Amino acid sequence: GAEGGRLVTYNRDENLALAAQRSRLPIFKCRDAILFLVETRATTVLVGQTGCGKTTQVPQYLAEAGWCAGGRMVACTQPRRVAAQTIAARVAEEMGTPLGRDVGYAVRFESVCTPGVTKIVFCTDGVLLRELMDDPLLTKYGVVMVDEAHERSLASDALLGLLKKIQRRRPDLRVVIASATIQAETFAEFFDTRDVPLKPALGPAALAPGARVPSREPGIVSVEGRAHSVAIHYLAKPAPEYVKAAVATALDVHRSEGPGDVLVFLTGEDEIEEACEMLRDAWEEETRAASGRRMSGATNALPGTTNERERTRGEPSNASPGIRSRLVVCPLYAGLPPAAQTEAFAPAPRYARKVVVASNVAETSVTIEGVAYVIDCLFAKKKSYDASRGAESLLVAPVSRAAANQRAGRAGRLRPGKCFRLCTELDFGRLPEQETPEMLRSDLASLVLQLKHLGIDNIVHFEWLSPPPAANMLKAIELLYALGALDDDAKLTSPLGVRLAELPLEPQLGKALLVSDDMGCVSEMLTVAAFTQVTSVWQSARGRQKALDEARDRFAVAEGDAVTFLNVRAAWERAGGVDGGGKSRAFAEKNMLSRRALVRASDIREQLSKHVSRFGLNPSRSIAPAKDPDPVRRAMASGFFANAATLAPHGGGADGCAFRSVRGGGTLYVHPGSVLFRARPACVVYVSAVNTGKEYMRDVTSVDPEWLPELAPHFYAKRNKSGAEPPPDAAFAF
DNA sequence: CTCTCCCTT
Repeated sequence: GAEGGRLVTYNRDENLALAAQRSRLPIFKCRDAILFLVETRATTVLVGQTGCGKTTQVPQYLAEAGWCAGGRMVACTQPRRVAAQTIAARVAEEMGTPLGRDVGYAVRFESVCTPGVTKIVFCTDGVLLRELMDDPLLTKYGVVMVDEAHERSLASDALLGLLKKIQRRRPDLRVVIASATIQAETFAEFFDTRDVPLKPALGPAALAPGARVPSREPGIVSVEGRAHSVAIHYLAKPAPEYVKAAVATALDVHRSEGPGDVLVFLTGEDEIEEACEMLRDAWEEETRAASGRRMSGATNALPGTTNERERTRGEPSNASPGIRSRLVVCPLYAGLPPAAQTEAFAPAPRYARKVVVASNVAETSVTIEGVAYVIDCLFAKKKSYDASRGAESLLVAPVSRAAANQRAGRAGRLRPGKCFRLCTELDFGRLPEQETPEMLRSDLASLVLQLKHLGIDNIVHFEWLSPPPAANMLKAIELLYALGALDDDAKLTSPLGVRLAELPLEPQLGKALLVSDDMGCVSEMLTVAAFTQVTSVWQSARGRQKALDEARDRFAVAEGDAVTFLNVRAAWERAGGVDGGGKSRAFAEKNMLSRRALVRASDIREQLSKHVSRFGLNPSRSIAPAKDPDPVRRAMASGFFANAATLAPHGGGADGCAFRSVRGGGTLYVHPGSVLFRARPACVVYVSAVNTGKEYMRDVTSVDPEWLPELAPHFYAKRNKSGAEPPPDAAFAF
C-alpha cells in the first residue's frame, strides 16, 4: 500500500546538473507567469499534467521570490503521506540542503522541520486541517498550495472552504490550487470573491504597510505536461465478463505488441488473483503448445493477434510480434504482503514481459516503471455512505472519465503508450465526467466537530465546494448531540466536545476513550482505540483460513473483538513489542498477526496517550481485563450506543447469525473477520458497518442491553418499568 | 465466510 509506494522520479538523467534539469521542466516556461499571478491575485489555479514539475518547482519559485520573508513558510499539501515525504526529499536535494532544514515535511507521527529555519513544508492535507485548530488563520504561512485538488478528498475540500474564509481576514495570504484536470473552472469560480467585502484582520495577520491588495479574481495558469501520448482503443462490442476480457486482452498484447509492461486495472483482491491465475495458465498452455509445434516443424511458433477483440480506433501494431519467452504476472493491491508488493515494482527480467494486475492503488498511489500498455475494466470498488443506516457501502461501480484518463496516463510515462478500454467508445461517453467528491459520500461527524471547534457555528451556511447532502449533515449533528459533544443550541460543549474535536479519532471512539476514565480502564481503551484504527491486526486470510482461525482462537474471548485486542497486545508486549526484534517478529508470524499493523497501532496508541494526558487523564489507569472485562465493554457501549444490534429470534446458520439493528431495524451480520463470527451474543455494539453484498458489523463487542439506556439516556427512550424491550424503532430520541 | 483506497497537532 502506501508504504510500498514509489514516487515519480524526475531525476532520470543523473548526469545532468540539478539546475539544468529544473530549467528543462515544462513548468519552467511558466515561472514568471505563475509568480506574477501569485503576486497580484489572492488565488491562483494551476492546471498541469503529471510530470510538468508543478509540485517540486512551484514551492521553490515561491521561496525564491520572497514568499518566505519574515519567517513565513510555503506549505504544499498532499493527499498521501508518502508523497509528502518523498517530494520533500527531492526538493531538499534540488536546493542542496539537508531534509528538515530549509525544506521539510509534516505527516502524522512525523514532523521533519526546523522551526524558524524551514521555508517550504510538504504536509498531508489532514495535518494542515488539524493545524488550523491551533492557528485558525494559518499565520505561519505566506502561501498555501493545495496540490492534487482534483482528487476532491474530504480534507482538501474542507481546507479549500476554510482557506476561502481565511482570505477574507488575510489579504496577505496567497492560495495556489494545483489540479490535474479541467476542474480549474470549479476552483476559480469558488475562489472568485470580488464581490465579498474583506473582514478586519484578527491579530498580526494584517497586510504589511505598502503591500498591494491582491485582486480577488483568481488567475489560471495551464502548464503543458511532459507525458507521452497514449492511443486509446475501445471494444467494438461490450464485453460483459470484464475479467475474462482483461485476460484475453493482456495475452493479445503480449503476443503482438512491442516491448513494454502491461498494467491491468480490476476492482479487488478476488478478481485480481483470479485473473493472475488465468493469465499464468493460459500462457503456460500456449507456450507448451507452441514448443510442440516447433518440434514438429511449424514455422510460426506463436499465434498472431486473435480476432476476439476488434478495435474501433488506433493505429495498427507496427511492432514486431512480441515473441517473448516469458510472461511475469504480478498481483498488486493494498492488502498484499509487502514482499509480494515489491515484486510488482521490480523490473521484469530480460526477454520477459511483466503484467501487473492491480486495484485502484495503481491509479494514484503508486507508480510502476516500464508500463507501456494499460488495460482498464473501467470499474472500481467505491465507498458510499448511507446516513439512514449509518453504514458504508463498498460496491463495484463504473469509474469516471477523469479516472479513466488518469489510468490511461500510466501507459505514457516512458514512451508513447496504448490503453485498451474494455467498453465501447459510445459507452465510455456515458460515464460520469468526474468522481463524486468524498465530501458527498462520507460520514461527516468528525468534520462537523472540527468546524465547530474552529468557531464555525452555522455549518449549513459554510461555503462548501460541494455542499454535502442535508441528511448526512443532520445525521452528524444528531450523533454529536447524542454523544454530548453539542448542546441544545448546537454549540460545542466543554470540555467533552472540545476534547472530542481535539482527539484524532471518530467522535464515537473518542467518547469511548474519554469515558474510560470513569470506568477505570484508560490504558485498555487506548489499546482498543488504536487497534480499531488499523485495517486489521491479522494477516490476510487468503489460502490460510484454517491457520488464521486457529491463531485468532488463541486470543479470542466471548466479549468480542475489543477485549480480544487486549489479549493480543499483552502477548505482543510480552514478546518484546515494537522493540522486540526477532522475537516479536517470530511472535507475529506464528500467530498470523501483521507486524506492520501492530507497530502502527503502537504509534497511534502513543499519540492518543499524549492527548489524554493533556486532558488530565492517567493513561496508565488500568483494570485487570481478564478478571473483569465489563469496564471495557461499558466504555465501548458509551461510545457506540447508536451502533447496537440484537440477535434476531431465528438468526443463525452457516453464514453467521442475523442481528437486528436497534436504530433502523435492518438486518446485520457479524463480519467473518470478527472473533464473534460464530458466536450468538444477545446484544452487541459495533465500531463500523460495511455493506459488501450483506451488511457486516466490524469490531464487535457483546454488551448487556440494560446498559444502553443507562449509558446513553439522550439517545434511548426510557424503558418502561415492566422491563419489556422497547420496540426497535422507538429507540430513537429524535 | 471477508476488505477499493486514503488520512488526523
